[in-house]
Amino acid sequence: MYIKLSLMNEFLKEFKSRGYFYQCTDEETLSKKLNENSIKGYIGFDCTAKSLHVGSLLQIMCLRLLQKHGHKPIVLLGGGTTRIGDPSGKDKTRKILDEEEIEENIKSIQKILKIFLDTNDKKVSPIFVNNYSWLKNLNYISFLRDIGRYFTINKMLSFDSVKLRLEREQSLSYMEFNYMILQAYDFLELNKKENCVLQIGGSDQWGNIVNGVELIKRHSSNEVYGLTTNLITLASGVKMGKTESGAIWLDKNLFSVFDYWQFWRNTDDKDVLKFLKMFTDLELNEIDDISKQDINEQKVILANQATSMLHGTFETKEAERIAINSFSEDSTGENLPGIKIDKSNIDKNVINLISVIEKNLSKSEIRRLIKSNGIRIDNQTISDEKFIISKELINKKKFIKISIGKKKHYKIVI
RNA sequence: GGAGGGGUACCAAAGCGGUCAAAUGGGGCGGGCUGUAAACCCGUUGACUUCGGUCUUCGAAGGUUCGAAUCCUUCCCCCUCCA
Repeated sequence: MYIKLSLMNEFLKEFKSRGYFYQCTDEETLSKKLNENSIKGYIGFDCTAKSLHVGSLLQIMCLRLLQKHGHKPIVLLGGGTTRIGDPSGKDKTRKILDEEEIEENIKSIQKILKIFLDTNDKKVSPIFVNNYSWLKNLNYISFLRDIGRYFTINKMLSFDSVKLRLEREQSLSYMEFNYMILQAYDFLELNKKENCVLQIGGSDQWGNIVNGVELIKRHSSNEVYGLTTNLITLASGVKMGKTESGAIWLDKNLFSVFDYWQFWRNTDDKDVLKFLKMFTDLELNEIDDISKQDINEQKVILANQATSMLHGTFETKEAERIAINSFSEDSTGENLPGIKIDKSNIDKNVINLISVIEKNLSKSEIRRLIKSNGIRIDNQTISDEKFIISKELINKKKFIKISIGKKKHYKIVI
């Protein structure tokens, strides 16, 4: 099963040493194949959400890695399968989105992927496909005869995604039950249309991927491969991508560049090296050197690398500058991006002003923050909730800096 | 279809006529320590407030009572066992 490192294909080698690798259907042959030719590999993206979040970043990095090694990525946007819903890892049937919603999701997801992927080099530029284009026209009877015959219920029932639902006596609709067949069919379709021979996915997709590999073998006797990635868990044990305050979106309208930069900057010490390998383009030997530096330097490098990949160097520099500014002691906040507020909020009490700039804080919460010394104005802790933000206070410097906790700072201008 | 158990705040889970805005744990938030880390310690965690209080919450709707998360009725949902 194991092959000598020296013989292993460069793509696979890097895939492993960056910590992506979890399982492969046939490592040895895949390695050979990758050595011989440039191949096409695909990853499917679910379109239930309006954008992608950090949870999908590893998959995106896999596509980039394919490109780096001269292979062509295919991005499958599951316009069709999203209409069904993958039961993997789900307790309940999830809500089914309507058509327009899915179409819009696809558009914005595609936009993000185009940022990450090289679209200029024709040899490796990604192919975007939407499985709705072939799924929508399937004829039920012929589908059952051509494809359905290769699936046994016995086997399908043994898949975790199905088994768990049945064991817990949670209902699994026939519609969802078909998801795995459709995903396998996608692979078959891509194999026929594009000569795609590789599907990559998260480890939870293993079953679905293997189904595709087997279907293709039986249906067209072609040899194709599946490759899965590790599920990333943070040192703290939580699944990557979700935080208390919501998802880390890869879209600056949903999650600001500054917050994105901060997300990486605040990585747990224990995860920094892992993330440098997984989520930056830095070569592994460079990362080795970096790992000898001060841990906080490493975090800044991680934040800069990861952020610029998505938002570009200019905005990243800006985010870094704001960060340096916000976190250096007695910074006046001068260089923060200003938040304009309406004059009507002046000469009123702090609580009012804060509730204007932080809409998700209730006034009671703001009161509590004040009581526990969590609010500062121009670096002065405010202890009186009746404190008035007067015109004079702002006029002195044309702005004031309001800090909420240690990490949120706002420059307020009129 | 039959028998039983249950739905409580962000999550888990106690309460089972008043002292309940609801124990406890997790999570979150704030403070301390530090390095914008982890660990640890402290505080806080429904809304509004003139800080006196006021209003809304324990699956839903009704009812009993001076008073209900707690008792009764109907309905909805979930779980376990048997057929």
